[in-house]
Order: sequence, then C-alpha cells, then structure tokens
Amino acid sequence: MPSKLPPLSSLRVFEAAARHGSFTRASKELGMTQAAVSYQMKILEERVGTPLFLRKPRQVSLTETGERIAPVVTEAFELLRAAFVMAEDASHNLLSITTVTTFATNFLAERLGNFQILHDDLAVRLDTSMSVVDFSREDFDLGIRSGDGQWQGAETHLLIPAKFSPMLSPDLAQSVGGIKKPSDLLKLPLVDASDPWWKLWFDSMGVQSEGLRGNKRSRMGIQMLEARAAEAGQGVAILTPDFYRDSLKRGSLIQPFDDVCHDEGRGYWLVYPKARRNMPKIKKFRDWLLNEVKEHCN
Amino acid sequence: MPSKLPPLSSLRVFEAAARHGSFTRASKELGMTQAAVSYQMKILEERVGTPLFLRKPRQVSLTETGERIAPVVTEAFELLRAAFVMAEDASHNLLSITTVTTFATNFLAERLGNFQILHDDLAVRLDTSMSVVDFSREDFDLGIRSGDGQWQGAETHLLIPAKFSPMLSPDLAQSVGGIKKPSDLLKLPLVDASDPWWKLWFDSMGVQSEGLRGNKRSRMGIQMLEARAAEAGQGVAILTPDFYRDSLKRGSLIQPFDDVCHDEGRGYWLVYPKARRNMPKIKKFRDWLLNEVKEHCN
DNA sequence: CATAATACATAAAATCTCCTTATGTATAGT
DNA sequence: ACTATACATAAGGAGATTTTATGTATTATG
Repeated sequence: MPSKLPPLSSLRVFEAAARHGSFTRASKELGMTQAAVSYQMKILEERVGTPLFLRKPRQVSLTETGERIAPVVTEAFELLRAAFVMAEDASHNLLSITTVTTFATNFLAERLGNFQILHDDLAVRLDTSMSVVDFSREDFDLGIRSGDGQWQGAETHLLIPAKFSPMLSPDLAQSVGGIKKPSDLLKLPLVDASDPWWKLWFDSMGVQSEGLRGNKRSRMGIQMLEARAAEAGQGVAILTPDFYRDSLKRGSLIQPFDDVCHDEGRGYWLVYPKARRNMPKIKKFRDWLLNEVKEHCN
Repeated sequence: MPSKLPPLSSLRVFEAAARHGSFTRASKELGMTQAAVSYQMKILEERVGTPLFLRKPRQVSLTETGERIAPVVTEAFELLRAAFVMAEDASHNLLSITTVTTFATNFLAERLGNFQILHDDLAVRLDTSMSVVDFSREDFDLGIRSGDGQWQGAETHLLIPAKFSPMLSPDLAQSVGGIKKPSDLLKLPLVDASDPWWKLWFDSMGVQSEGLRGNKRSRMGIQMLEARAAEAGQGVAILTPDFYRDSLKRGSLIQPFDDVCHDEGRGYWLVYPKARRNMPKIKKFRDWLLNEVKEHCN
C-alpha cells in the first residue's frame, strides 16, 4: 500500500544538506565527503523527478519543491531520533529480571531496595514466574532459575547451591517431644514426601526411609510454598537453609540438624544471554548480586 | 548534534515487520526475502542494544521497547511518504516556465488560457525575465529564449524565426506623407538605431544606411519595449511581424513593406533540459506550443 | 502419531550500493 | 591574475545487503 520511498540514505543526506544549505557542511556533519553528498542528492533528485537544490555559484539553495519537503523530512528524522534515544535509554536504564518465586521471596525482596539505592539510574522490573527462561522468547535481561546451570547460550553464575535440611515449626517438634534423631522426623507428616531431597537426606544420615520414592523432579522453584506450610505447622519440609535464615532466627522454623545435604551441581543460578554480558546494567546487577550472595551466605 | 540513527534500511524493515507482526509478510511487502528481514532485524537489535521482537513459535511479537518505538517509526515513515507524494505531485503537476517578455506579451499571454483549459491538471507558473536560462540554477521546467538555439545540454525547438520588418504608427507615417519606399524611413527617428537588424534590413533592400552601425547584440528579448515606443509614435521600430499581428490588425502599427528579413538561425526558442524531455508535463506543453506556433504563424 | 506446512534463523556467496579518491569547473575574494 | 571555496563527475573498491540453501521448532492434518 505505502508508496515507494526514495533511498533512505539519500533522505538522511538531504535532510542535513537542506538544514545547512550546503553540501560541504552537510558532508562534515555526516562524516562523509562532499562528493558523496553530491552523489546522493543526484540520486534523490533523479528519483523524485525534479531538482531539489539550485546550484548557485558557491552555494546551493532549495528549489520550491525542496523547500516544501525539507521541513517534513527534518521532522520525520527528529521523530526517529527521539524514538531511538528513548529505546536506547530504556535499553540502558530499565533492568528486567525474571526469577523463581522462592528466590524472590527469600532473598531478593529484602535486598533489592539496596540495589535501587546504589543504582538509582536503573529502573528495576521484577517478574516472578517458574517457567523456563528463554531470552529470545521473553523480554528479560536476566533470570534467576533453579537447575544444574546448563543453559545453552547463557552465561550462568551459581548463586546458592542446592543444600537442604529438614525444617519444621517449633510447635510441631514439641508435639512429638522434640526432634532428637533423624528418624524422629518420620513420626511427622512430610510437607511433600515425594520431594527427592528427602530420600537424599535420609540416605546421607543413614536412615532407612522406605516409602520415600523421590520420583518427582526437585521443585526448588516452589520451595517457598513448602516453607509456608512448615511454618504453619502442617508438616516437615526439606528446605535450603540460606533462604530461611530469618525464619530460623525468628524461631518460626527450626532446623533440628546441622547436617546439610548438597545436591551437587544443582542450585539457584543467575542466567543471562552471553551476547549481552557486557551491558552496563547487566554487569551492575551481576556484581551486586554475587556480592550479596557472598556476604550473606558464608 | 543529532544523535546517530541506526541503519535506515533496517528501520524501514522494522516498520513493516512491526506493522505486520511477521517477518515473512513484511518481506513480501518490501519485495525481499524473509532471510533479509531477519538479518536486518538482527542488525537493528544489535544496534539498539536490546531485542525488539520476541521470537515465538510461529510468529514474532514486539518487546516492550519495540512496542514503544514502532508507532513513532511508522509515523516518521508516513511523514516521509507524504512529503514525497507531495513532491512528486508538484513535480508532475506544476509547470513553471520562464520566458522573455516579448514572447510572453505578444504570444503566450493570449494563448495560455487555452493550455490551461486543455490541461486543467497542470498548474502553470509563468515568469518573465530576460536573463539567460540555466536550469541548474533556476527552478524552471521550460524556458523560452531568443538566440541561435545553441544551449548545451538543452533540448531546443525553434518557435519563431527572427524575421523582422520596420513598423511604425500610422500617424508617424502620415507625418512624412506616408512611407512609399524604404529610404523614406530614414526621415524618421529609429527607436533603436543601434539594433543590428536595421542594417541587415536596409542592406537587404539595397538602401545605403550609413550611420547604422549595428554594433550591439540583438535585443529581441525586449522587442516589446521598442514596439510600445513605436505605437506611441516615437519612432520606427524593427519588429517581428508574427508578434504584432494584433497591432497591425488593429491599426496601431503599420508595416509599410512586406519584405521581411530573416536573421538565419536566430529566433525564439523553446528550451528545456534534455534529461527531462520525457516528463509528461514537458511533453504536453511542448506539443501544445509547437502546434500553436504552427497554426498561428503559417 | 507421522507428515506436511509454516515461520524464523543462519551461513555462504553474490550482488550492488555507497563512499572515497582524484580531478574538473565556476566563482568569489585578494 | 591568483588563490581559495564550493559543487560535479568518473572510476574504483570496500562494505553492506540480499539471495540461496538449509536447519529448527511448532502447528496443522490425515
């Protein structure tokens, strides 16, 4: 439908030449030679079918037609420039992160304020969702995901290894006279008995745990739900202690055993596209986050 | 000052792709392959520093940033398209002519109305000036000039040969008892004795005309002034009869001798740039004018 | 459920645009 | 007259853009 436009490069040149009333000055602005400007204007005039400049002795001036279109072309280019300044600005100053709920709730939420203060030029958009990150399909700069760190094309940093240990509410522990040895836990309901971590943990403690099949994939991403259930006294959950420092300190959860299992290789990872690893906003967040993790989780 | 824009070709592609929400459809509109669109969008995204499209299974959709700039880019391109429609329109439908005064007054003025009626899609701008036509320096489609038809780079058509014969007002003729033979004219003042045509004409009539030097260049372009002087009875002028049919018919001028001299090669010419000889508006005017001349000046 | 069809990505090669260099012309200033 | 300025033009080449060919993922279909 839209009628054919002249070569766009010639329009850019026209815009500058019209603004300066001079091919030479336009060429300087555009960082090209005067010959190139002359050439482009010839192209454009041929295309439009009518001269746009009058060649006076030592200067050029616009013809009637040129005079008519020049301001419109200038306006159009200003729109474009404005649009891309906006875009680049957004690209530099808007940081959007997608993270698994657990990490957002138990780690990021309470610390993000710090980051914002540190980098008040960055606006942060935080999205919590569990789905796999695919940066080519979703509009995020960085993601935090649980897994084994194998995401192709992505730069990854292990934030928190998948360590785990049982936790429960003090009341629940009291209800069976306290938890003295691992097998005491089996007297209580497990929040999610199918979580493979249970078997791993009991195995490592040398406790026979028939019936714990561990046939499900780990659901680290939604640990948080299990944690809430445990806090509410509904059962024992197997959780990552690093995330529940606060609850443990407050006493809303207790960790009966210091023994922490480690699901080697798995954990919470920071992920972002390799190609964008050098963007300032990405560096800023990465550096900040890695430092927070280091400081906070021994 | 203006910040650098991304490659313009990629913008054109982006505009179409955003509008269609599809690389394939955009490629069809732009008359290129889908691969080319994909490539251009990659370029643009690299340049802007952020993705503009999300690659979904069998479609693409704009990212937040893409969404933000798309309407602006579309608007800019619409401005450009509008500007060039205007320009092309003007280029097609505005005919500007520069002509020597004599020809305008004595020939064109009374006939141009006809042309306008015949081609009411063309707006005619008529400029009368004597200066030499240089289409690269002045904004005209066609020129009518007197001379020998030697204008380089120009297409030329002889309209009216430089024929000439003395003319004067009837009263003036009466004042010397009428003009019977050429030498009678010498009893009267010549409007411009230095006009070389005088010598040519007297010579051709076999009349000795000492004192008529003819050292000036012909000033055909301003014959009209001499004609007015002659009509006012101020002297005898040497004029091109074709231009003064009306005055002769009205009787405000008389041409005492049918003998008409011919300054071979010289005359009134229609001139226009060779490069533009095929423009419809130029053809229309040329054909009309040549026909008018043929019909009117035997 | 296998197959075909659709939409986009990517690599390599061909093409073509655009720019530069070099030079020429005309004009204004000294 | 001479120099400097501004634009035009031609030739050559670097680089950008496009196409061709192929791959991948997803949806639709028999």
